[in-house]
Amino acid sequence: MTPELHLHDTRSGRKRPFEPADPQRVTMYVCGPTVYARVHIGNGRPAVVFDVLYRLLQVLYPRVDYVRNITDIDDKINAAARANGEPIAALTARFIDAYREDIAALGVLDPDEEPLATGHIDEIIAMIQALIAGNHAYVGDGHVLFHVPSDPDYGSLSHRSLEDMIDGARVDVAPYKRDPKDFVLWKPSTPELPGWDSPWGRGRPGWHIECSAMIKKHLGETIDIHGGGSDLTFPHHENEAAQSRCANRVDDYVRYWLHNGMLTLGQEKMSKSLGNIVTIHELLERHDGEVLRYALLSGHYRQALVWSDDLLTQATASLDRLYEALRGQDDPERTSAIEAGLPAGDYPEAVLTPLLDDLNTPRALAGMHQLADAVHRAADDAERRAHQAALLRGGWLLGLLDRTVDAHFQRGSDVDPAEIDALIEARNEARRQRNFARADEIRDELAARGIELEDGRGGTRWKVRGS
RNA sequence: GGCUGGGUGGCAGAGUGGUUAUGCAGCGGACUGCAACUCCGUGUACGCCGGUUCGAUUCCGACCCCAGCCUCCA
Repeated sequence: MTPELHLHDTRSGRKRPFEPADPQRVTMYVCGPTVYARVHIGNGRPAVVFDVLYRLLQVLYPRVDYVRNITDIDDKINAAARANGEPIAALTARFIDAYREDIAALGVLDPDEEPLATGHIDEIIAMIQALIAGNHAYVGDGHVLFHVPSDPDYGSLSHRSLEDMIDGARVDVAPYKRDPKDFVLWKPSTPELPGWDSPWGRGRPGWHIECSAMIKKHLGETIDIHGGGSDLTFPHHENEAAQSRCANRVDDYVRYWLHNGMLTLGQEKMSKSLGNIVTIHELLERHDGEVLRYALLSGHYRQALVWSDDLLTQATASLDRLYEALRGQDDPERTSAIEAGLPAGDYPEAVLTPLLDDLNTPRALAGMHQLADAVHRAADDAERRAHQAALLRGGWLLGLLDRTVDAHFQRGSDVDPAEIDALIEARNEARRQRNFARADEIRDELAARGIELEDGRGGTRWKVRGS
Protein backbone atom coordinates (compact mmCIF):
# COMPACT_ATOMS: atom_id res chain seq x y z
CA MET A 1 0.00 0.00 0.00
CA THR A 2 1.74 3.08 -1.24
CA PRO A 3 1.13 6.27 0.72
CA GLU A 4 -0.07 9.23 -1.25
CA LEU A 5 2.04 12.14 -2.37
CA HIS A 6 2.29 15.13 -0.05
CA LEU A 7 3.80 18.42 -1.14
CA HIS A 8 4.64 21.54 0.83
CA ASP A 9 2.74 24.50 -0.58
CA THR A 10 4.18 27.95 0.01
CA ARG A 11 0.87 29.77 -0.03
CA SER A 12 -0.75 27.69 2.68
CA GLY A 13 2.58 27.20 4.41
CA ARG A 14 1.75 23.55 4.94
CA LYS A 15 2.42 20.12 3.60
CA ARG A 16 -0.76 19.01 1.84
CA PRO A 17 -1.95 15.83 0.12
CA PHE A 18 -1.43 16.31 -3.60
CA GLU A 19 -4.68 16.31 -5.54
CA PRO A 20 -4.36 17.40 -9.16
CA ALA A 21 -7.29 19.18 -10.73
CA ASP A 22 -7.37 16.45 -13.37
CA PRO A 23 -5.79 13.13 -12.34
CA GLN A 24 -5.52 12.23 -16.02
CA ARG A 25 -3.24 15.16 -16.71
CA VAL A 26 -0.97 16.75 -14.12
CA THR A 27 0.38 20.19 -15.05
CA MET A 28 3.65 21.59 -13.77
CA TYR A 29 5.64 24.74 -14.53
CA VAL A 30 9.10 25.74 -13.34
CA CYS A 31 10.88 29.05 -13.83
CA GLY A 32 13.96 28.53 -15.95
CA PRO A 33 16.94 30.81 -16.42
CA THR A 34 17.50 34.19 -17.97
CA VAL A 35 20.09 33.48 -20.64
CA TYR A 36 22.90 36.00 -20.56
CA ALA A 37 25.72 33.90 -19.06
CA ARG A 38 26.65 30.38 -18.10
CA VAL A 39 24.40 29.27 -15.26
CA HIS A 40 25.79 28.50 -11.82
CA ILE A 41 25.16 25.43 -9.73
CA GLY A 42 22.50 27.29 -7.75
CA ASN A 43 20.50 27.51 -10.96
CA GLY A 44 20.91 23.77 -11.26
CA ARG A 45 19.10 23.06 -8.01
CA PRO A 46 15.53 23.72 -9.17
CA ALA A 47 16.23 21.93 -12.44
CA VAL A 48 17.34 18.82 -10.55
CA VAL A 49 14.82 18.98 -7.73
CA PHE A 50 11.82 19.43 -9.99
CA ASP A 51 13.22 16.80 -12.32
CA VAL A 52 12.87 14.34 -9.44
CA LEU A 53 9.29 15.53 -8.97
CA TYR A 54 8.65 15.14 -12.71
CA ARG A 55 9.93 11.56 -12.57
CA LEU A 56 7.83 10.80 -9.51
CA LEU A 57 4.68 12.23 -11.09
CA GLN A 58 5.27 10.16 -14.22
CA VAL A 59 5.25 7.07 -12.05
CA LEU A 60 2.06 8.12 -10.26
CA TYR A 61 -0.04 9.60 -13.07
CA PRO A 62 -0.83 8.63 -16.66
CA ARG A 63 0.18 12.00 -18.06
CA VAL A 64 2.33 14.87 -16.84
CA ASP A 65 2.77 18.09 -18.78
CA TYR A 66 5.93 19.78 -17.60
CA VAL A 67 6.89 23.23 -18.91
CA ARG A 68 10.13 25.00 -18.04
CA ASN A 69 10.59 28.38 -19.64
CA ILE A 70 13.56 30.39 -20.80
CA THR A 71 13.65 34.16 -20.38
CA ASP A 72 15.35 35.53 -23.47
CA ILE A 73 14.35 39.18 -23.26
CA ASP A 74 15.76 41.19 -20.39
CA ASP A 75 17.85 44.24 -19.56
CA LYS A 76 20.79 42.11 -18.50
CA ILE A 77 20.73 40.30 -21.81
CA ASN A 78 20.79 43.62 -23.63
CA ALA A 79 23.67 44.82 -21.50
CA ALA A 80 25.66 41.62 -22.03
CA ALA A 81 25.14 41.76 -25.79
CA ARG A 82 26.26 45.35 -25.93
CA ALA A 83 29.32 44.56 -23.82
CA ASN A 84 30.25 41.77 -26.25
CA GLY A 85 29.36 43.72 -29.36
CA GLU A 86 27.23 40.69 -30.22
CA PRO A 87 23.70 40.55 -31.66
CA ILE A 88 21.20 39.83 -28.92
CA ALA A 89 19.71 36.81 -30.66
CA ALA A 90 23.15 35.27 -31.10
CA LEU A 91 23.95 35.73 -27.44
CA THR A 92 20.72 34.19 -26.20
CA ALA A 93 20.99 31.28 -28.64
CA ARG A 94 24.49 30.58 -27.38
CA PHE A 95 23.51 30.54 -23.72
CA ILE A 96 20.33 28.56 -24.33
CA ASP A 97 22.50 25.82 -25.82
CA ALA A 98 24.92 26.12 -22.92
CA TYR A 99 22.09 25.83 -20.40
CA ARG A 100 20.67 22.72 -22.03
CA GLU A 101 24.11 21.16 -22.12
CA ASP A 102 24.82 21.91 -18.45
CA ILE A 103 21.43 20.73 -17.26
CA ALA A 104 21.61 17.54 -19.30
CA ALA A 105 24.92 16.73 -17.65
CA LEU A 106 23.07 16.78 -14.32
CA GLY A 107 20.80 14.01 -15.58
CA VAL A 108 17.80 16.30 -15.99
CA LEU A 109 15.13 15.02 -18.38
CA ASP A 110 13.83 17.37 -21.06
CA PRO A 111 10.57 19.03 -20.10
CA ASP A 112 7.60 18.58 -22.42
CA GLU A 113 7.85 22.21 -23.48
CA GLU A 114 10.63 24.75 -23.12
CA PRO A 115 9.04 28.00 -24.34
CA LEU A 116 10.86 31.25 -24.98
CA ALA A 117 9.47 34.57 -23.83
CA THR A 118 10.10 36.15 -27.24
CA GLY A 119 7.88 33.52 -28.84
CA HIS A 120 4.86 34.65 -26.82
CA ILE A 121 4.58 38.36 -27.45
CA ASP A 122 1.05 38.07 -28.88
CA GLU A 123 -0.13 36.14 -25.83
CA ILE A 124 1.52 38.68 -23.53
CA ILE A 125 -0.16 41.60 -25.29
CA ALA A 126 -3.53 39.85 -25.16
CA MET A 127 -3.17 39.27 -21.44
CA ILE A 128 -2.21 42.87 -20.78
CA GLN A 129 -5.24 44.01 -22.76
CA ALA A 130 -7.45 41.82 -20.61
CA LEU A 131 -5.94 43.36 -17.48
CA ILE A 132 -6.55 46.88 -18.76
CA ALA A 133 -10.13 45.97 -19.71
CA GLY A 134 -10.68 44.64 -16.21
CA ASN A 135 -9.33 47.82 -14.60
CA HIS A 136 -6.37 45.97 -13.17
CA ALA A 137 -3.84 47.81 -15.31
CA TYR A 138 -3.33 51.26 -16.78
CA VAL A 139 -1.12 53.11 -19.22
CA GLY A 140 1.29 55.72 -17.94
CA ASP A 141 4.01 57.46 -19.89
CA GLY A 142 4.36 54.67 -22.48
CA HIS A 143 4.37 51.99 -19.76
CA VAL A 144 1.60 49.66 -18.83
CA LEU A 145 1.40 49.00 -15.11
CA PHE A 146 -0.42 46.50 -12.98
CA HIS A 147 -2.38 48.24 -10.26
CA VAL A 148 -1.66 46.23 -7.13
CA PRO A 149 -4.53 47.53 -4.95
CA SER A 150 -6.95 46.20 -7.57
CA ASP A 151 -6.18 42.64 -6.51
CA PRO A 152 -7.64 41.82 -3.08
CA ASP A 153 -5.52 38.67 -2.83
CA TYR A 154 -2.22 40.39 -3.49
CA GLY A 155 0.30 39.24 -0.89
CA SER A 156 -1.42 35.92 -0.20
CA LEU A 157 1.44 33.88 -1.60
CA SER A 158 4.35 35.58 0.13
CA HIS A 159 2.34 36.33 3.29
CA ARG A 160 2.78 40.08 3.19
CA SER A 161 0.12 42.61 3.88
CA LEU A 162 -0.03 45.77 1.80
CA GLU A 163 0.99 47.68 4.94
CA ASP A 164 4.12 45.51 5.22
CA MET A 165 5.05 46.48 1.72
CA ILE A 166 4.75 50.20 2.19
CA ASP A 167 7.95 50.18 4.20
CA GLY A 168 9.64 48.35 1.39
CA ALA A 169 8.74 51.02 -1.12
CA ARG A 170 11.81 53.06 -0.25
CA VAL A 171 13.09 53.17 -3.80
CA ASP A 172 12.19 56.29 -5.73
CA VAL A 173 8.73 55.85 -7.13
CA ALA A 174 8.34 56.54 -10.83
CA PRO A 175 5.93 59.45 -11.38
CA TYR A 176 3.71 57.46 -13.71
CA LYS A 177 2.82 54.96 -10.98
CA ARG A 178 -0.53 55.33 -9.25
CA ASP A 179 0.69 53.24 -6.36
CA PRO A 180 4.29 52.58 -5.27
CA LYS A 181 3.67 48.85 -5.43
CA ASP A 182 2.46 48.88 -9.03
CA PHE A 183 4.77 46.99 -11.36
CA VAL A 184 5.51 47.02 -15.06
CA LEU A 185 3.70 44.82 -17.56
CA TRP A 186 5.04 46.55 -20.66
CA LYS A 187 7.72 49.14 -21.13
CA PRO A 188 8.88 51.25 -24.05
CA SER A 189 11.92 50.20 -26.02
CA THR A 190 14.51 52.39 -27.68
CA PRO A 191 15.15 51.83 -31.41
CA GLU A 192 18.43 49.99 -30.85
CA LEU A 193 16.92 47.57 -28.34
CA PRO A 194 14.58 44.65 -29.00
CA GLY A 195 10.98 45.70 -29.23
CA TRP A 196 7.58 44.78 -30.63
CA ASP A 197 4.73 46.90 -31.82
CA SER A 198 1.86 47.04 -29.39
CA PRO A 199 -1.24 49.13 -28.71
CA TRP A 200 1.01 51.19 -26.41
CA GLY A 201 3.80 51.73 -28.90
CA ARG A 202 6.97 49.81 -29.57
CA GLY A 203 8.14 48.10 -26.41
CA ARG A 204 8.90 44.90 -24.56
CA PRO A 205 7.25 42.87 -21.82
CA GLY A 206 8.02 42.99 -18.12
CA TRP A 207 9.42 39.88 -16.57
CA HIS A 208 6.45 38.63 -14.57
CA ILE A 209 3.92 38.70 -17.40
CA GLU A 210 6.03 36.32 -19.50
CA CYS A 211 5.43 33.41 -17.17
CA SER A 212 1.73 34.17 -16.82
CA ALA A 213 1.31 34.16 -20.60
CA MET A 214 3.36 31.04 -21.23
CA ILE A 215 1.58 29.10 -18.53
CA LYS A 216 -1.81 30.06 -19.89
CA LYS A 217 -0.86 29.05 -23.41
CA HIS A 218 0.84 25.75 -22.66
CA LEU A 219 -0.87 24.53 -19.51
CA GLY A 220 -4.07 26.46 -18.93
CA GLU A 221 -5.53 29.00 -16.54
CA THR A 222 -5.11 26.82 -13.48
CA ILE A 223 -2.11 24.57 -13.02
CA ASP A 224 -1.30 21.99 -10.40
CA ILE A 225 2.31 22.78 -9.55
CA HIS A 226 4.48 25.84 -9.95
CA GLY A 227 8.11 25.56 -8.90
CA GLY A 228 11.06 27.88 -8.62
CA GLY A 229 13.69 29.22 -6.28
CA SER A 230 12.54 30.66 -2.96
CA ASP A 231 14.01 34.00 -3.99
CA LEU A 232 11.34 34.22 -6.67
CA THR A 233 8.45 34.03 -4.23
CA PHE A 234 8.40 37.79 -3.95
CA PRO A 235 7.97 39.73 -6.05
CA HIS A 236 8.07 37.50 -9.12
CA HIS A 237 5.57 34.81 -8.21
CA GLU A 238 3.36 37.16 -6.21
CA ASN A 239 3.08 39.41 -9.24
CA GLU A 240 2.60 36.54 -11.61
CA ALA A 241 -0.22 35.16 -9.49
CA ALA A 242 -1.90 38.56 -9.32
CA GLN A 243 -1.77 39.00 -13.09
CA SER A 244 -3.11 35.57 -13.89
CA ARG A 245 -5.83 35.69 -11.25
CA CYS A 246 -7.05 39.04 -12.54
CA ALA A 247 -6.62 38.39 -16.26
CA ASN A 248 -8.16 34.93 -16.22
CA ARG A 249 -10.66 35.64 -13.44
CA VAL A 250 -9.76 32.46 -11.61
CA ASP A 251 -9.30 32.00 -7.89
CA ASP A 252 -6.78 29.22 -7.94
CA TYR A 253 -4.09 30.00 -10.45
CA VAL A 254 -1.65 27.52 -8.92
CA ARG A 255 -2.80 24.72 -6.66
CA TYR A 256 0.64 23.97 -5.16
CA TRP A 257 3.50 26.46 -5.02
CA LEU A 258 6.87 24.78 -4.49
CA HIS A 259 10.02 26.71 -3.68
CA ASN A 260 13.52 25.34 -3.36
CA GLY A 261 16.01 26.77 -0.88
CA MET A 262 19.12 28.65 -1.89
CA LEU A 263 22.62 27.36 -2.35
CA THR A 264 25.12 29.28 -0.29
CA LEU A 265 28.82 29.58 -0.73
CA GLY A 266 30.19 30.04 2.74
CA GLN A 267 27.67 32.16 4.58
CA GLU A 268 26.17 33.91 1.59
CA LYS A 269 23.70 33.02 -1.09
CA MET A 270 25.34 32.13 -4.38
CA SER A 271 24.30 34.78 -6.88
CA LYS A 272 25.55 36.52 -9.93
CA SER A 273 25.11 39.96 -8.45
CA LEU A 274 27.25 39.05 -5.45
CA GLY A 275 29.76 37.44 -7.78
CA ASN A 276 30.24 34.36 -5.59
CA ILE A 277 29.22 31.82 -8.16
CA VAL A 278 30.54 28.51 -9.43
CA THR A 279 29.26 27.61 -12.87
CA ILE A 280 28.07 24.12 -13.66
CA HIS A 281 30.36 24.24 -16.66
CA GLU A 282 33.50 24.69 -14.57
CA LEU A 283 32.39 22.11 -12.00
CA LEU A 284 32.00 19.59 -14.81
CA GLU A 285 35.67 19.94 -15.61
CA ARG A 286 36.48 18.32 -12.28
CA HIS A 287 33.40 16.29 -11.36
CA ASP A 288 30.88 14.04 -13.01
CA GLY A 289 27.49 15.65 -13.45
CA GLU A 290 26.07 12.77 -11.48
CA VAL A 291 28.21 13.72 -8.48
CA LEU A 292 26.87 17.27 -8.68
CA ARG A 293 23.36 15.87 -8.81
CA TYR A 294 23.98 13.65 -5.80
CA ALA A 295 25.33 16.65 -3.90
CA LEU A 296 22.25 18.70 -4.78
CA LEU A 297 19.95 15.91 -3.62
CA SER A 298 21.85 15.29 -0.39
CA GLY A 299 19.89 18.05 1.34
CA HIS A 300 16.14 18.55 1.47
CA TYR A 301 15.05 20.83 -1.36
CA ARG A 302 13.45 23.43 0.88
CA GLN A 303 16.54 23.90 3.04
CA ALA A 304 19.51 26.06 2.27
CA LEU A 305 22.48 24.01 1.13
CA VAL A 306 26.08 25.04 1.64
CA TRP A 307 28.07 24.29 -1.51
CA SER A 308 31.63 23.22 -0.79
CA ASP A 309 34.43 20.99 -2.01
CA ASP A 310 33.84 18.80 1.00
CA LEU A 311 30.24 18.26 -0.07
CA LEU A 312 31.49 17.02 -3.44
CA THR A 313 34.09 14.76 -1.88
CA GLN A 314 31.41 13.13 0.24
CA ALA A 315 29.01 12.90 -2.68
CA THR A 316 31.69 11.17 -4.77
CA ALA A 317 32.37 8.60 -2.06
CA SER A 318 28.68 7.98 -1.42
CA LEU A 319 27.90 7.54 -5.10
CA ASP A 320 30.84 5.18 -5.51
CA ARG A 321 29.34 3.02 -2.83
CA LEU A 322 26.11 2.73 -4.77
CA TYR A 323 27.92 1.87 -7.97
CA GLU A 324 30.00 -0.75 -6.14
CA ALA A 325 26.75 -2.53 -5.42
CA LEU A 326 25.96 -2.66 -9.13
CA ARG A 327 29.08 -4.59 -10.08
CA GLY A 328 28.12 -7.34 -12.48
CA GLN A 329 24.94 -5.54 -13.54
CA ASP A 330 26.25 -4.08 -16.79
CA ASP A 331 24.07 -6.22 -18.96
CA PRO A 332 22.15 -5.51 -22.19
CA GLU A 333 18.84 -5.75 -20.39
CA ARG A 334 19.75 -2.83 -18.21
CA THR A 335 21.07 -0.78 -21.08
CA SER A 336 17.83 -1.15 -22.97
CA ALA A 337 15.84 -0.26 -19.86
CA ILE A 338 17.84 2.93 -19.54
CA GLU A 339 17.28 3.75 -23.17
CA ALA A 340 13.57 3.17 -22.83
CA GLY A 341 13.51 5.82 -20.13
CA LEU A 342 10.92 4.53 -17.72
CA PRO A 343 11.92 1.17 -16.30
CA ALA A 344 9.14 -1.31 -15.79
CA GLY A 345 8.15 -2.75 -12.47
CA ASP A 346 7.65 -1.62 -8.94
CA TYR A 347 9.73 0.99 -7.26
CA PRO A 348 11.44 0.19 -3.97
CA GLU A 349 9.58 1.56 -0.98
CA ALA A 350 12.82 2.61 0.66
CA VAL A 351 13.17 5.21 -2.08
CA LEU A 352 9.60 5.85 -3.18
CA THR A 353 8.06 6.43 0.25
CA PRO A 354 10.45 9.22 1.29
CA LEU A 355 9.94 10.94 -2.06
CA LEU A 356 6.19 10.84 -1.60
CA ASP A 357 6.73 12.80 1.61
CA ASP A 358 7.50 16.16 0.01
CA LEU A 359 10.52 14.90 -1.91
CA ASN A 360 12.63 13.82 1.01
CA THR A 361 15.68 13.06 -1.09
CA PRO A 362 18.14 12.67 1.81
CA ARG A 363 15.97 9.88 3.13
CA ALA A 364 15.54 8.42 -0.32
CA LEU A 365 19.32 8.33 -0.67
CA ALA A 366 19.52 6.57 2.68
CA GLY A 367 17.07 4.06 1.20
CA MET A 368 19.40 3.61 -1.76
CA HIS A 369 22.20 2.75 0.62
CA GLN A 370 19.98 0.24 2.38
CA LEU A 371 19.38 -1.43 -0.97
CA ALA A 372 23.11 -1.39 -1.69
CA ASP A 373 23.73 -3.11 1.64
CA ALA A 374 21.13 -5.70 0.76
CA VAL A 375 23.00 -6.41 -2.47
CA HIS A 376 26.23 -7.12 -0.61
CA ARG A 377 24.53 -9.30 1.95
CA ALA A 378 22.50 -11.28 -0.56
CA ALA A 379 22.57 -15.01 0.06
CA ASP A 380 22.74 -15.97 -3.60
CA ASP A 381 23.00 -14.56 -7.06
CA ALA A 382 19.28 -14.39 -7.71
CA GLU A 383 18.70 -12.39 -4.55
CA ARG A 384 21.59 -10.10 -5.37
CA ARG A 385 20.22 -9.37 -8.81
CA ALA A 386 16.78 -8.66 -7.39
CA HIS A 387 18.25 -6.09 -5.02
CA GLN A 388 20.31 -4.60 -7.82
CA ALA A 389 17.20 -4.24 -9.93
CA ALA A 390 15.49 -2.44 -7.05
CA LEU A 391 18.50 -0.18 -6.71
CA LEU A 392 18.33 0.70 -10.39
CA ARG A 393 14.63 1.51 -10.21
CA GLY A 394 15.19 3.70 -7.19
CA GLY A 395 18.06 5.26 -9.08
CA TRP A 396 15.79 6.12 -11.95
CA LEU A 397 13.47 8.03 -9.61
CA LEU A 398 16.39 10.06 -8.34
CA GLY A 399 18.02 10.36 -11.75
CA LEU A 400 21.07 8.45 -10.54
CA LEU A 401 22.87 5.25 -11.56
CA ASP A 402 22.00 5.76 -15.19
CA ARG A 403 25.40 4.73 -16.51
CA THR A 404 27.31 1.51 -16.54
CA VAL A 405 29.55 0.74 -13.59
CA ASP A 406 32.63 0.82 -15.81
CA ALA A 407 31.70 4.19 -17.25
CA HIS A 408 31.20 5.55 -13.77
CA PHE A 409 34.52 4.38 -12.40
CA GLN A 410 36.38 5.58 -15.47
CA ARG A 411 35.03 9.04 -14.62
CA GLY A 412 35.32 10.36 -18.12
CA SER A 413 39.05 9.78 -18.14
CA ASP A 414 40.75 9.03 -21.45
CA VAL A 415 42.82 6.09 -20.21
CA ASP A 416 43.15 3.14 -22.55
CA PRO A 417 41.45 0.14 -20.93
CA ALA A 418 43.51 -2.30 -22.99
CA GLU A 419 46.72 -0.82 -21.67
CA ILE A 420 45.48 -0.97 -18.08
CA ASP A 421 44.40 -4.56 -18.55
CA ALA A 422 47.84 -5.46 -19.85
CA LEU A 423 49.49 -3.92 -16.79
CA ILE A 424 47.07 -5.71 -14.52
CA GLU A 425 47.90 -9.00 -16.20
CA ALA A 426 51.61 -8.34 -15.75
CA ARG A 427 51.03 -7.59 -12.09
CA ASN A 428 48.97 -10.71 -11.57
CA GLU A 429 51.69 -12.77 -13.20
CA ALA A 430 54.17 -11.26 -10.74
CA ARG A 431 51.78 -12.05 -7.91
CA ARG A 432 51.51 -15.65 -9.06
CA GLN A 433 55.27 -15.83 -8.87
CA ARG A 434 55.08 -14.19 -5.45
CA ASN A 435 57.18 -11.34 -6.78
CA PHE A 436 55.29 -8.79 -4.68
CA ALA A 437 57.91 -6.11 -5.12
CA ARG A 438 57.25 -6.09 -8.86
CA ALA A 439 53.48 -6.35 -8.33
CA ASP A 440 53.48 -3.37 -5.99
CA GLU A 441 55.65 -1.44 -8.39
CA ILE A 442 53.04 -1.81 -11.11
CA ARG A 443 50.27 -0.90 -8.72
CA ASP A 444 52.20 2.19 -7.61
CA GLU A 445 52.72 3.26 -11.21
CA LEU A 446 49.00 3.01 -11.85
CA ALA A 447 48.20 4.78 -8.60
CA ALA A 448 50.43 7.63 -9.67
CA ARG A 449 48.19 7.95 -12.71
CA GLY A 450 45.12 8.01 -10.48
CA ILE A 451 44.15 4.40 -11.12
CA GLU A 452 43.27 2.19 -8.18
CA LEU A 453 43.10 -1.60 -8.23
CA GLU A 454 40.80 -4.01 -6.46
CA ASP A 455 41.65 -7.70 -6.26
CA GLY A 456 38.30 -9.44 -6.12
CA ARG A 457 37.22 -13.04 -6.26
CA GLY A 458 36.63 -12.88 -9.97
CA GLY A 459 39.85 -11.06 -10.84
CA THR A 460 41.34 -7.60 -10.60
CA ARG A 461 39.24 -4.51 -11.29
CA TRP A 462 40.39 -0.95 -11.73
CA LYS A 463 38.89 2.48 -11.35
CA VAL A 464 39.93 6.08 -11.67
CA ARG A 465 40.25 7.80 -8.32
CA GLY A 466 37.42 10.24 -7.62
CA SER A 467 38.15 13.87 -6.96
C1' G B 1 11.74 46.46 11.39
C1' G B 2 8.09 42.87 8.68
C1' C B 3 7.51 37.96 6.42
C1' U B 4 9.60 32.81 5.63
C1' G B 5 12.84 28.78 7.14
C1' G B 6 16.73 26.97 10.28
C1' G B 7 20.24 25.75 14.68
C1' U B 8 21.25 17.57 15.45
C1' G B 9 27.32 13.51 16.98
C1' G B 10 34.49 15.28 13.70
C1' C B 11 31.76 16.75 8.66
C1' A B 12 27.23 16.59 5.58
C1' G B 13 22.22 15.69 6.66
C1' A B 14 17.11 13.09 7.81
C1' G B 15 13.83 12.05 11.69
C1' U B 16 11.18 11.15 16.28
C1' G B 17 7.27 12.38 22.79
C1' G B 18 10.35 6.84 25.61
C1' U B 19 13.42 2.23 20.55
C1' U B 20 19.28 2.04 14.50
C1' A B 21 18.71 7.47 10.20
C1' U B 22 22.08 7.41 6.12
C1' G B 23 26.77 8.78 3.85
C1' C B 24 31.83 10.59 4.68
C1' A B 25 35.84 10.61 8.20
C1' G B 26 37.86 7.89 12.87
C1' C B 27 38.78 3.44 15.86
C1' G B 28 38.89 -2.25 16.59
C1' G B 29 38.34 -6.89 13.91
C1' A B 30 37.57 -10.32 9.43
C1' C B 31 39.13 -10.91 4.36
C1' U B 32 43.97 -9.79 1.52
C1' G B 33 51.00 -11.33 0.22
C1' C B 34 50.14 -5.96 1.50
C1' A B 35 46.32 -2.79 -0.02
C1' A B 36 41.64 -1.57 -2.18
C1' C B 37 36.56 -3.35 -2.25
C1' U B 38 33.29 -5.79 1.08
C1' C B 39 31.67 -7.58 5.87
C1' C B 40 31.29 -7.41 11.54
C1' G B 41 31.74 -4.22 15.77
C1' U B 42 32.28 0.83 17.69
C1' G B 43 30.98 6.75 19.23
C1' U B 44 28.29 10.68 25.91
C1' A B 45 24.33 14.21 19.07
C1' C B 46 20.12 17.12 19.09
C1' G B 47 21.63 26.32 20.41
C1' C B 48 20.22 28.50 25.53
C1' C B 49 16.51 29.13 29.57
C1' G B 50 11.87 28.03 31.45
C1' G B 51 7.02 25.23 30.99
C1' U B 52 3.67 20.91 29.88
C1' U B 53 4.57 15.48 30.67
C1' C B 54 5.80 9.55 34.21
C1' G B 55 9.37 10.97 30.31
C1' A B 56 11.28 16.21 25.35
C1' U B 57 16.19 16.70 20.88
C1' U B 58 10.88 16.05 19.40
C1' C B 59 5.05 19.96 22.12
C1' C B 60 4.50 25.39 24.28
C1' G B 61 6.86 30.28 25.62
C1' A B 62 11.04 33.60 25.94
C1' C B 63 16.04 34.38 24.43
C1' C B 64 20.61 33.99 21.41
C1' C B 65 22.58 32.92 16.64
C1' C B 66 22.22 31.80 11.13
C1' A B 67 20.10 31.90 6.03
C1' G B 68 16.40 33.82 2.43
C1' C B 69 12.84 37.64 0.84
C1' C B 70 11.17 42.86 1.40
C1' U B 71 15.72 45.73 -5.29
C1' C B 72 17.72 42.03 -10.30
C1' C B 73 18.32 36.83 -8.70
C1' A B 74 17.13 29.52 -9.10
